[in-house]
Amino acid sequence: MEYQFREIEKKWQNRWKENGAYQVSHVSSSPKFYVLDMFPYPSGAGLHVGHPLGYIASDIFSRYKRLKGFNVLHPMGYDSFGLPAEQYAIEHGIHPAISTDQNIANFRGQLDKIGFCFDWSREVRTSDAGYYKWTQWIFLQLFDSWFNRHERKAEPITKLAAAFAATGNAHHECPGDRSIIFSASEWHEMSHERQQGILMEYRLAYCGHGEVNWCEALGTVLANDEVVNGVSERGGHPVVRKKLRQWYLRITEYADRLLEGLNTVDFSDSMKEMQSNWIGKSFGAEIDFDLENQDGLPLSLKVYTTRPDTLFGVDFMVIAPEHELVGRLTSDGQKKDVEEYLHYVNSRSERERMAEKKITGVFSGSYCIHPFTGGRIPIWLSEYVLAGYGTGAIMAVPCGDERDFKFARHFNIPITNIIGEQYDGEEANPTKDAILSNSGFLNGMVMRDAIGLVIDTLEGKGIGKRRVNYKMRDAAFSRQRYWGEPFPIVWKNGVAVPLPLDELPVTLPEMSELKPGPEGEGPLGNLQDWKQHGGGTREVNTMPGYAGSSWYFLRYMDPDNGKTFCDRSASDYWGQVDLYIGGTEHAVGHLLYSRMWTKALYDLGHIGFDEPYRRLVNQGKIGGDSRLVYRIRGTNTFVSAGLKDQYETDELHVDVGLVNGFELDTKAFAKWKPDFANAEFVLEKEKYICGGRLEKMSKRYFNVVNPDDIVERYGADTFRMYEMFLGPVEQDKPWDTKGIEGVHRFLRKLWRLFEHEEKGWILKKDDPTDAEWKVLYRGLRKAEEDTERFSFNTAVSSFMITVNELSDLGCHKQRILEKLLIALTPFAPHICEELWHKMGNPGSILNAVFPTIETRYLVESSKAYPVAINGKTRTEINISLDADQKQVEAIVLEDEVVKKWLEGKTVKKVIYVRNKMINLVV
RNA sequence: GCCCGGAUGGCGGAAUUGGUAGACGCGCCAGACUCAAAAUCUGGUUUUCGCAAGGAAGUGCAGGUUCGAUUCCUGUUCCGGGCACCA
Repeated sequence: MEYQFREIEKKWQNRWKENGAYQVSHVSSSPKFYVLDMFPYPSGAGLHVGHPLGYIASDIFSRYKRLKGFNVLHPMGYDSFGLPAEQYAIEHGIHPAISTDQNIANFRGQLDKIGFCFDWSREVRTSDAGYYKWTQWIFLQLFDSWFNRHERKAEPITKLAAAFAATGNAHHECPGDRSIIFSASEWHEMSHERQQGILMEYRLAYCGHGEVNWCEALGTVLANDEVVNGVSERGGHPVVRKKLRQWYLRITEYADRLLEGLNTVDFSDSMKEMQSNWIGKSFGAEIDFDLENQDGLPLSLKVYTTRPDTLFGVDFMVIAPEHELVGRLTSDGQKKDVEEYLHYVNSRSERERMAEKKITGVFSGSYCIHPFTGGRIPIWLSEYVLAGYGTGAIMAVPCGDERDFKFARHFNIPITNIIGEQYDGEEANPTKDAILSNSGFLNGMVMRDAIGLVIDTLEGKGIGKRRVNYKMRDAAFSRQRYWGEPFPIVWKNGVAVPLPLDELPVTLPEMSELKPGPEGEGPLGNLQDWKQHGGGTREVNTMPGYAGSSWYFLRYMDPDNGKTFCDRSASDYWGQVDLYIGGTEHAVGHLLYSRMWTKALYDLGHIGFDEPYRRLVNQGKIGGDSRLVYRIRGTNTFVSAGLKDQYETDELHVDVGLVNGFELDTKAFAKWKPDFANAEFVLEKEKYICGGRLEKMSKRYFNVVNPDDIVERYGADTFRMYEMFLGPVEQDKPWDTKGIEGVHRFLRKLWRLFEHEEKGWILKKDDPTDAEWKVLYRGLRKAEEDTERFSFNTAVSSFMITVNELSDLGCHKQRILEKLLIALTPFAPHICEELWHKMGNPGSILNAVFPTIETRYLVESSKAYPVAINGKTRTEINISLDADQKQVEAIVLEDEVVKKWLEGKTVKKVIYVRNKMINLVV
């Protein structure tokens, strides 16, 4: 019998399901290991071969750890709230709940065919009320908390209110608004509403106002990627920035802990760097510049700078177009220009503003006064200064800052040089090591050393302050959408009142039509009856996609618990995720949010660890290999790729399923679309050859390869191994269906070690030879090392080498092959289980023990050393590993080939690195 | 624009700590088996010069460090990802 993968895989998938082979419990005496894949969004497009890449890697690792004796938690579920389902509902009139269920069923069917070891009894869906009840509950935990900066942790808000009643807020600077300062007696005199307003400025989940992409024509808020070139992607309507009431998470309070936590986790350096850049901690100063024209009121412009040492190089100020003083600073003469500029800026997204190379700006007409020189400094507006960062105003030092320099050049603003020869007048020099000149009391100092002195001096004069700043902003936590978690909040007299636990979950009400609500509200705003609740008005925004995904790793530990989000005994046992696999696209957003939620839950005593993911591995993407055909313009004639330059052609994507390698199946092509039914072809060598291009795997390029088809043709084991064999998990790589044959041949070759086509079952009980043991253990050692370091592609190749060598040796011995099978199980579980049983083993190979490598078979006594002369390898000499420098020199210099190369030259030095190489320097 | 990656044969990739560049697989070429095909097996396959033996060049590009660099350093080009309401 040949290798019948279809029957084998079906049989074992059913058997494993019946036996609950993948169900685990936290009541166990084995050490735990938690392997998690990033929460998938069940998209309607279904899986293509790129999606399971990370799942296969994590599946292999889970199975491997199980063979190593660990109790492995490996769950899967769905991040099933999200914009696409809502969009689909709007366009097709199908309720998101229905399309989501369909998508999930689809998704699950595709996953099942690949033979994953997920414990499906733990499946969670963020859109299930049983799940989002606890998302809402955690939100209320955050709402009911504030961040105590002295303790550096979250605490119940009641503790803060008690502190206010006792001592006012003198010890607890208001993070939302630093200008809020009050005493205990003032606190007592405040109205309830005012008190709640102040507490809101402290809460970890709070309500404030923020700018969104507003599309008047659609009556809705748009995501950045729904905005293209300043207009909506749907319909091309104008989009402007608009301020709306929004919920936020005060993640900025956790900035330092998020930064420090990076030292305790095993993420790639680039990942850590991306996160710390996002947090963007910087040290500098806030400086107040008096305005020239005070208009009777003392008024100053507050700027933030990381380079106070350059204070004497300030040639102008730049404020963000949204800065609160814009109106006040605009002179009558400049009014028209400023208004025009604001209109222009308002039409641009933040991303466009940051990416813009073009220099834009406008003079406000006002000046401020340099605190030391008394000079007049013009105040400009420009979009390169963002309102959300620092104070929304900068002091521009063109000789030291590239953007300031370009701005000054563009608007002909004279540049002051404070760094002497270090500034060449051609470009800015951001050095900190220059000696200052033209800098008053700083003259002669090295810039680096002047920073502290400037700040001290400014603080002494009361016009500046040392300030740590973060680029990270508080995370917007509300969406004007339907398909998300409703907030468990009711508004009464402008005060947000949390609903009690027994009213959770606040279920998402049924709606037949998802059109935007009034005044920028989401669809829920249309439900007048639902809105009225408990003597107030419900919050009608919903939570964003990352709400449910910020804590799902906890719910997997205890998915059915109706009393709490996750029982402490479960979270204490499973603890941190030991291995988290997902794409780099989540580098900042999702990972920072879930890290913050974990820290807050830890602070409040709900879990026992404050970092969710111990180790993170980023999988790469699999690209599509598109096929192109060339239609002669204005005709229905297609010309083969090699001849296309002889014609004027248009390039069209053709479905990769209609192409074998590069050769088009012209008959299938004619049937593909009605337009092509009468297509004619200009062939080369009797064939139509397509063009090729590597690009994203996407329906629109017709280059999507469905894993179902591959599994049907080659089996899940082949598919799994091939995905790994393609290259390093972390790397992006193109898909090439042709290459899969090699892996499939490998599995057939493995099968033939057990069963001969004609002779039948040929397994022998004989004792293996040393050579056979050596082949086995060398292969297993490599496979084990490679698996440990996530190098699955080389692990697969080491299995190939092992099977090739065992075949060459004619080894059909049970004692060798059963060890090989166990080690291969994580990669190809079905075939291994089948052969394991055919060998007569009781029980499942899933529960076998990973073989111990017997190193005594691997000891080498000599090595074929490469011998190089001046770094160029000339020959190879077999020398004992015990040889010392002298012996090696003697052997090498006697060698015929070496002698030939040394003719007429003297050997200066012999470099001998044991077990590596020998190099003669002549 | 800012941040993070990447670049090695015809193709995917290997080389784990600075030590034989191209493992393994695809593709291609030749051969065996076969009426034939498929499957399978055997050999070859970086480029270039050479009948061969053998030589030269070679890891995006330009330099540097070193006995020795795909690996470390400096500069540079191109490609991919992220940039806060896609998830």
